[in-house]
Amino acid sequence: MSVNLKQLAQALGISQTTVSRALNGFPEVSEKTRHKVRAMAQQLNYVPSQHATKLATGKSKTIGHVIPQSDHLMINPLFSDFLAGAGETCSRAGYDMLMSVVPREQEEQTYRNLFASKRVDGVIVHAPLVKDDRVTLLQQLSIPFVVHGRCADDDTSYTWLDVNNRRSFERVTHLLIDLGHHRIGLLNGLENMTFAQRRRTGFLQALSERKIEMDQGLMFAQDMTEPYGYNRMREMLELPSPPTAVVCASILPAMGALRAVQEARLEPGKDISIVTHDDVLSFLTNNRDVPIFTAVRSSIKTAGMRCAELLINEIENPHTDPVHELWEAELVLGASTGPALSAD
Amino acid sequence: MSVNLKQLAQALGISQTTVSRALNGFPEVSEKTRHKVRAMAQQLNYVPSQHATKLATGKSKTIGHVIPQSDHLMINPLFSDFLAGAGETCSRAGYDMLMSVVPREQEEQTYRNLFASKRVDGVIVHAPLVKDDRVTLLQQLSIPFVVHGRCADDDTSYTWLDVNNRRSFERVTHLLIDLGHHRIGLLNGLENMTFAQRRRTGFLQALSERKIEMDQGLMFAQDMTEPYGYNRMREMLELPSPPTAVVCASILPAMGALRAVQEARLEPGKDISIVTHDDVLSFLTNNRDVPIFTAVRSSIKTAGMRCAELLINEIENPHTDPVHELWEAELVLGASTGPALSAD
DNA sequence: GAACAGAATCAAACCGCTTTGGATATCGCA
DNA sequence: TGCGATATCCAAAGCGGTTTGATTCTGTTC
Repeated sequence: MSVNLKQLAQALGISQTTVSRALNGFPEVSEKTRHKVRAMAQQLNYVPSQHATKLATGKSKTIGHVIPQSDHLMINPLFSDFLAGAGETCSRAGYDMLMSVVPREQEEQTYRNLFASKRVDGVIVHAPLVKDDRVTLLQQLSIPFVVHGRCADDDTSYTWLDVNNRRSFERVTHLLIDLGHHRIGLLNGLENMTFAQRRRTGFLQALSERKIEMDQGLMFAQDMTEPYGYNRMREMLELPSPPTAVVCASILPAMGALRAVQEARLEPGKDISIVTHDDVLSFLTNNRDVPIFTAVRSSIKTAGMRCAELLINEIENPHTDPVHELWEAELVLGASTGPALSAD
Repeated sequence: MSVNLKQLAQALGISQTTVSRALNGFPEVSEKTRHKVRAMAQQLNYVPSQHATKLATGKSKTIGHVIPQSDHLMINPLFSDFLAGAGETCSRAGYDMLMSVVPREQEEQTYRNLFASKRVDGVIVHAPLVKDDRVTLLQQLSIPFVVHGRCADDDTSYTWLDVNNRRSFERVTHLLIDLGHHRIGLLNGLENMTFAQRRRTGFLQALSERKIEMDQGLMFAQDMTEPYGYNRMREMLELPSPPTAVVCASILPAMGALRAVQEARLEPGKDISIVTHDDVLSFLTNNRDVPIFTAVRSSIKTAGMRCAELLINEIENPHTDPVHELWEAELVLGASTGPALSAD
């Protein structure tokens, strides 16, 4: 079906060296032979064996994603969009993507193996924790990696790409306060992840700047699923003094919250306001003429594209300084917000 | 940091051959040496180079997913759960997963390359079309593959795993009819995909069995997103004679439909009934005490696990007959259905 | 103690590519 | 015409494993 380099060289009556160089664009081969070689390669359906190439070059042209096989499946729906983005960039750059789904306790071993066995040239770290062992490990192994998100605020020793979560949540909270809300709920993601922690900080910051007391009873932190949003919202609505607005960490819980609101026969954007972070998930689009939700929006797919780009750059230029990109999300007004009904 | 086979052999003072055999469990090496070898390998942190191994053995212990970089992103949210399942099985079996995200027009080339370059031992085909070139191609290239879904009803020449979509939709439609509904909408997936086509068939079959005339104005086929469900439902509710029930192809449009219903101040399960196919997506769980939706349920993650299993089996036992698994979905009753209001 | 089967080990070839270090051919120009 | 410079091309040595075919060590058996 397909031939190898040796056979191709034989068919052409020239050496493997020349054939290899012709195909890889080396200058020391005449255009005439290069053409002949290309033509014959096409004709005989020559496809170089990746393993041989990789063995010979020591590079694998592959980036890895290690995904913990956990109960916190929250990463999943976001992850698919991120992957789509990263995948596009990769395939354009001639890179493959490898993914390992392993139990949390095998994570470290997996990283070690992946790299020691030369299967990947670098990895993307997802959903970093406030203090994340993976980062330490990868630095110690000196594997190229980029983090989608970041650990500490002032981390400069590695490349990361993050959205300004603190600021985004500060902004939307201010918006709600400006609209007259002062009982505001928070449906956050799991707060051992830094993005969630920072969102919380932004939220609280806005409250305190406007001298509004926070209420622990209105603040939650769980996996960002639809039922989570529904359940918590429903409970909150039954409080003696329910919130007039909520801030959600993702459009999934926001949809859940919306469902609860509608089920209670309340009108979103009037009786109760909802704002959310919007990752621009392809299956939950929030960008009609008037979006369903008022939201801070930042495409996770685009983030995936850029992360892959940064990683590939890091792989191919090993000694460049770490890059840090802090993206500002855009704040779009939708139908889910409105002035607080004066309670007095 | 880590050593290669040669260095390991030198450190032990024995030949590479023996070391290789000791580690790979060949019988012709004494237990004593085997132990020594294992210990030293551990100590020196020996990790075999995948490329070398793969080059030498010709196997790559990797399965591939080729994902079209399309506008029909519908595959995404389902895909992440499927992947999680397949990934688990793979890592347990010592397989890697490779994914290529490529423009539709490069799809064929990608399959050819992936296999010719020996990067993967087999692939999983997603979202098969009624007449799918990929299947033809893969058969012709004689690459091991399994299809999640299937093309024609009677395909027996390759391995597939499918849920009985026709029957599922027939059942839920009958259920609605039994409840007294006779104006029933269908929010289907794109009908060039076989699963959608079969669902349609099941739906129509139930109608015709019960002598109910179908209404093209109530039948839609699009990417299974939330907004799709919302928009179509909203439109249908404005018809002079709106449906009293709808059948959805996925929980995403079902959520959208539900949103439209609630927004119209109608009560789901009373004013209007909704049934859906439920892929048991981890972020949209529908399995509370009383599920939101009455649904036919079949876990896509489990399907992912099983597909990987079937594929690996096919790879390792090349000459076994194709396997066909047709899973029956379970029908669970939720809060979204109820008897039709008598219109007369 | 010689003969020999079986267990344990080894040297070397091989997988298919890249790359080093020449070798040869071609050419410009004194 | 001769000679270095340049353009082409090549043989062979890796890359790091597996596997073949042979060799050395045991331990029996007669």
